[in-house]
Amino acid sequence: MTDPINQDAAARNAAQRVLALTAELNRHLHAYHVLDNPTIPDAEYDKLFVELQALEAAHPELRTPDSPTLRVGAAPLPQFEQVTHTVPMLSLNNGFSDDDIVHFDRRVREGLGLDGAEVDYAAEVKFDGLAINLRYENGLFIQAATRGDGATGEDVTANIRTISGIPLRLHGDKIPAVLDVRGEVMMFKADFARLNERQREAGQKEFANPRNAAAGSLRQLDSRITAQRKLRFYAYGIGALDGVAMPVSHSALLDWYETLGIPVSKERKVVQGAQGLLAYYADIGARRPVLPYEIDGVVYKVNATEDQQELGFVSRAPRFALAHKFPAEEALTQVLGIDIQVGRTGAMTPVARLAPVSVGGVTVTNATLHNEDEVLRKDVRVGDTVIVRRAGDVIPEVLSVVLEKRPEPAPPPFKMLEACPVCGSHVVREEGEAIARCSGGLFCSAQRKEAFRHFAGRRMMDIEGLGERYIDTLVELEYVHGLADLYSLTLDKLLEMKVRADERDGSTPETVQQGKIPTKWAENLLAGIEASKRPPLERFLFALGIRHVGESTAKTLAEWLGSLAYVRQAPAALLRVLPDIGGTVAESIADFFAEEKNQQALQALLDAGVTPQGEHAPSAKLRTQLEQTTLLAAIGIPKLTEPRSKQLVERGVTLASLAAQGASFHAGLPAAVAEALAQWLADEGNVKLLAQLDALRNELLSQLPEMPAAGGKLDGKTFVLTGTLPNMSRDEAAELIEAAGGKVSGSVSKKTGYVVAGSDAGSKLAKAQELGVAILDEAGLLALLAQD
DNA sequence: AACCCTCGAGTTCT
DNA sequence: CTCGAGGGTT
Repeated sequence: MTDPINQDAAARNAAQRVLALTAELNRHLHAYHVLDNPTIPDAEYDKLFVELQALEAAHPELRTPDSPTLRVGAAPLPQFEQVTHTVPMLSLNNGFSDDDIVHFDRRVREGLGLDGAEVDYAAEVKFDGLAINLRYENGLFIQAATRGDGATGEDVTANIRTISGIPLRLHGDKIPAVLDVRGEVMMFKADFARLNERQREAGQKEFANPRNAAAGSLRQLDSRITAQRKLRFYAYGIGALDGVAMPVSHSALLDWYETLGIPVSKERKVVQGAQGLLAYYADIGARRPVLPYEIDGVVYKVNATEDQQELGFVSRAPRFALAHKFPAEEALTQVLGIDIQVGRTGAMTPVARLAPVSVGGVTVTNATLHNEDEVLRKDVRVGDTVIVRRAGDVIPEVLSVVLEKRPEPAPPPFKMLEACPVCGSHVVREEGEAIARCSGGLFCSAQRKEAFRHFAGRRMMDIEGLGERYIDTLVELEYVHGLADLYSLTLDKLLEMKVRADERDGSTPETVQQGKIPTKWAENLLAGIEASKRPPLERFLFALGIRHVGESTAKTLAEWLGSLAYVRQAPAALLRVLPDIGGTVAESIADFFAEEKNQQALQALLDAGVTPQGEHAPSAKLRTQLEQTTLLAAIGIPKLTEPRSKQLVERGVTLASLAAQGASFHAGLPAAVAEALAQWLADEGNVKLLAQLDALRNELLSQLPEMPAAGGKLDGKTFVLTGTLPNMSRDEAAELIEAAGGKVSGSVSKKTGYVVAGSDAGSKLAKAQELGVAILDEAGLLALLAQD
């Protein structure tokens, strides 16, 4: 029996030793990786490390969350979890020329209302790596996430923990409750070369460039592999911050990071004005080859935090920052041919087939030529030598033809095909459009394939297991015709298809090869199809592949109309009153549903068990849009503009009365207008449309939830929005106002209660001042909304 | 009518 | 990422 008192003492000693070792090892790591100033020999470090590992193995409860032993990697994850960023990770606007920089500087000075004075900019290098968010809570590293689409990324905590330069516990005493550190993960050029050497020796695939190597390492589900790759991290920005005041400038932020032990690039500088920016660019450009990491440009940010806030954002990019990119690497190669690809909408896109050439570390063999006009403008011909680059360092692009190298005799100029290369249908190019299209519709197997691919896509029905190859086979061997056929596939049919596909391709059927039928993939696919039966309404609408209906328009339809039943029967005029839906888009949607075949295909999907989720009553916001005047004007009757439709309505004309009694109300309208109206009404179809619209309007109105009546602080007040607000879009501001019972209108009059003016406000602001209407800025509006 | 911005559609390679 | 087109503003 051991003595309990001695046992206690031993445990206390172990606890102290673990703490001491953790602190010391972390100090050495920081000195080595961040300060570039090693404090002990590697062998000594390893000895301490092994001692800590042993202690932790004996007393697992003593392991602290910042223990360096956590950095060796953990067992593989099944997958990466999604992480929603507290503050979105935005992108930057790009500049390429001196002019772009001067323009940027001017916009900044205008935005800040500075005339003569030079602006202070924080300038830094733009690493060619991957943007990452590190979350620290009370000083401890909690989570790391990739940028993803900016709103949500993937949880790569286990992988990031293996990067030795990243502190698992922040240093110093100014520790925030919450801190999101934004920065770049990358691989140094030398480490990349060593890694590729190892890969080569091991007979493994080499990486094309340091960026891909870093990305590949970060995407490892097994963080023990990541731990063997030498990744680096440098911070350059901030997301959420809680518990400590925001530093007053970007340079102060980075200084603070240094005191916290977070690695920050040494290549940073505060410069003045456009001249300062250009000088920094030239300096870094000259030293680019000797920097240990790859960069694709430099970044400028207005230094003062306060000024940054004043400048605000345009859509997804801040107005206070600019990425000044180096010119993309270019290469010469030959055009072997120009093929035509047929897209989902029938768009016929010429694609240049190129002799393989390495551009920026990636071998390029194809490059889009966009459309007929583009090919002719650049005059690209088969056999030509062309200059290729990767636009934004990603997508290959033919810059121009080297005419001197054109073969003799000159090849003929490019000519768009007159028949679809896939289905033989004739090709049409609409007046005023740049794109030629195959007229075959779903008869064309290329378009059918694309329709399935779109339908199954991640942002649509998200059918797992249904990739390009299976779609092609399903369509080619005619196992599916319409979208709904997916839902009647069975294991037997899929396996039969596989056998036939193998036979057709001349490969030995796996059935023969292995003596039994492998069914895993087919089971997975069927499970994926089954799992897709309950899509959110907006994704289902998007998946249908209606022209001009993308993610955002589908969302508008779902939000405003609430259910598929209304969307599928809405005439164009009704769709036209929804935000961001104009004539073209409204017609496109109405035409889609007017097509009997489409309605049947839709019904077949519903009958197959596809049930859109999240259907609800139409939005209360629809009420104002359903006013007689608005709807009447939206129909698009010739010459019947909004003010005239208003006149008519004031005289008691309604959709119903027009439909019932024809053109007997238009006394007092200008003759030409009355004439056009009478003519329009003479068409029986139009009268029917009116009646249908009226009926649908009444039904929608009866379904609308009551307007949030009580608590309407802004009841009866009319607002006009103008200019750009710093932190919200006009639409968002309008939503806030309407939610509080206020009304938003387009033009300033005596009846206007308030004008909310942002920057670059124009004539509306002037008119408000003239009429003595109260003027608010964004803060003023928020204050008004906040008071009781 | 001339703009600015956003959205949709097409595309490359790993 | 890029282009073109659509929608909205000035």
